Amino acid sequence: MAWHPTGFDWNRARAFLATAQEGSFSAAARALKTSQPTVGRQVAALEAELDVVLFERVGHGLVLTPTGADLVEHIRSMDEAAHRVSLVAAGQSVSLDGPVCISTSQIEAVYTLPPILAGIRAKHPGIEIEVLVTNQTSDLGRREADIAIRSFRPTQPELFARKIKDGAAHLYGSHAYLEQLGNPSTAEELSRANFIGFNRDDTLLQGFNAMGLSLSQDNFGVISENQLLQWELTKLGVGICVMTEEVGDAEPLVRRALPSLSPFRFPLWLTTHRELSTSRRMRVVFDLLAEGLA
Amino acid sequence: MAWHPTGFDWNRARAFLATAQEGSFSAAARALKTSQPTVGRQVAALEAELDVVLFERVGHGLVLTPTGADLVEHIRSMDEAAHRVSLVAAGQSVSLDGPVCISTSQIEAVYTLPPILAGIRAKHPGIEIEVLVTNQTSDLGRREADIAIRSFRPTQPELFARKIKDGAAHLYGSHAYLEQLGNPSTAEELSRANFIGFNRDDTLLQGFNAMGLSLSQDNFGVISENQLLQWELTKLGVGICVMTEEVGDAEPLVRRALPSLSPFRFPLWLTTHRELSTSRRMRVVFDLLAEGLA
DNA sequence: AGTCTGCTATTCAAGATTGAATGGCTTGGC
DNA sequence: GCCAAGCCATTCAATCTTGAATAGCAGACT
Repeated sequence: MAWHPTGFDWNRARAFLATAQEGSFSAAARALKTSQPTVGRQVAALEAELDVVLFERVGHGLVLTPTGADLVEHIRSMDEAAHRVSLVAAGQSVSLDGPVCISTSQIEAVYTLPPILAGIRAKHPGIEIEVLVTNQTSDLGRREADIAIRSFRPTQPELFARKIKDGAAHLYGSHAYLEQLGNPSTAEELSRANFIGFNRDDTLLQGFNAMGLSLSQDNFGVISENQLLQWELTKLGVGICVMTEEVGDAEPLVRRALPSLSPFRFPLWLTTHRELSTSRRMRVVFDLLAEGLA
Repeated sequence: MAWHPTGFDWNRARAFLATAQEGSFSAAARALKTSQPTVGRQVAALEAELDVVLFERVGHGLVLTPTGADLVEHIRSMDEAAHRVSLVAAGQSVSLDGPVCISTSQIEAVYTLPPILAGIRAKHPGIEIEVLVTNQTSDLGRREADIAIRSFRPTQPELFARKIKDGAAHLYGSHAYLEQLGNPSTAEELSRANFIGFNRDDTLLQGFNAMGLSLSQDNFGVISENQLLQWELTKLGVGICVMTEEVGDAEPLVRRALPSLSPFRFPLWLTTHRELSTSRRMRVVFDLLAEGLA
């Protein structure tokens, strides 16, 4: 049973790690939800405790000393272990009450999720829901989110995923704009239209062309990552854009640009960390999401 | 730079680990050099933070829940990383002032070390020396000690070792006792004597017999791990015992029991952790020890 | 040059944490 | 069956930590 505890204060180590990661005491304080003087003092205390110089104070900003760089490496592995702790703990959590963070796309967040979330809240008022709206896939492993709605199956074995359905997406345009294009009825005719895209990647272009269209970069007059902006622009007749069937067909201002075109098919996956899938709270939210999205 | 800090208090995790390792809040408090209420509260706070039950409070003592057992595993790996941190930090330590812990045997501690330590203290008053007197080889990796004096070369690659010398040990007995035995001049005659040994292991016996003696368990009337006790008993004429040449020859009450017998040969190694060998303070102590022991 | 923003260091009162002492409990030994 | 030892929970005063506010400073931008 003889066990020697580490001599230094672990929280100070965490303050140091945050500072090293974020680049300044102030930023670290924001990340740790504490104040800049506190972080500064904790790091100073750690330096005194370990009798090493971690940062070179150079007026504006800090710069890690070589020693500090050595140490931050090991503290990072403390942090990784800490993340595993919080992951397992969340999975073992006994109470239904508590936070759940859901990561999803803008479209789902705005058009699909609200009624589902309302239902969850009504049924389980103790569950606090945070929605992380992002197009990038959040890191479930790092617990930026607990549950993610994704359009692909995750590859990591530590993630648990359930396929909800196969969704369909079509090209939509406003009635006015399609009129202006002469109500195109073939892919060729539609290829003269303006399109609204995500980015300038070629992959999107190739996707369109694989469906029979023949588009080039010139077709994309407006680019935005923001799907809501895309959709508003589409409703205003600025161009053609891809939208899920559910949202697109429900919008009276627009119609399918080329009904004969076969739809984009994409799966919908609900994903969580395997550790979390044993938590009652996560399980409840996961199942209600699955039910609502189906 | 987006970095998500772990939500829970790392020091509380450490308190929990200590409790799990030591078996009780009180013992953990002793290990952490804090008080029992503090540890109890920190563990309770961690339970609240993680919303998990870590211990089953069952009157006397605590018992880990399965959840707690899961978590302690991960926190242990935090602790391992923490140990690496303190190790590297000690290696990088800038100041000569500070503590050094030396692990050694009783004989060295009492007969050889004092003048050397006095010399170190006189030369470097800022260095605080702690001596861990133990026959068991202390765990340098876990930093129970910084420097160890050992009679074998360590096998772990992370340890740094320097061979100081080859020592010699002989069999010693008091003048009176040897007289009483009839001043034995052969191994056979000496084999009738009482011997004072460390333990009832056969290895010691085999060592003696390999040198020409023919001893059995019956020869060992007194057993003790305590070398000083062995030596005092020897001086009082209770039996024969093995002692280093330096100590044995310097003691007027005893003489070599069988001068013709070739001595035990054993190396003397000074060992430290590789990380520490770059610390100025450790280096200074290490070198002065090596010089004094040679 | 001048302004603006964002950073660190310091101060001091408010707040949180700590630990000695105590009470109540359980276990193990006589 | 009783006693002693060891443990956990609670209390409350002393201590330590925290954070809002402030001052001072270094770069970026106009």
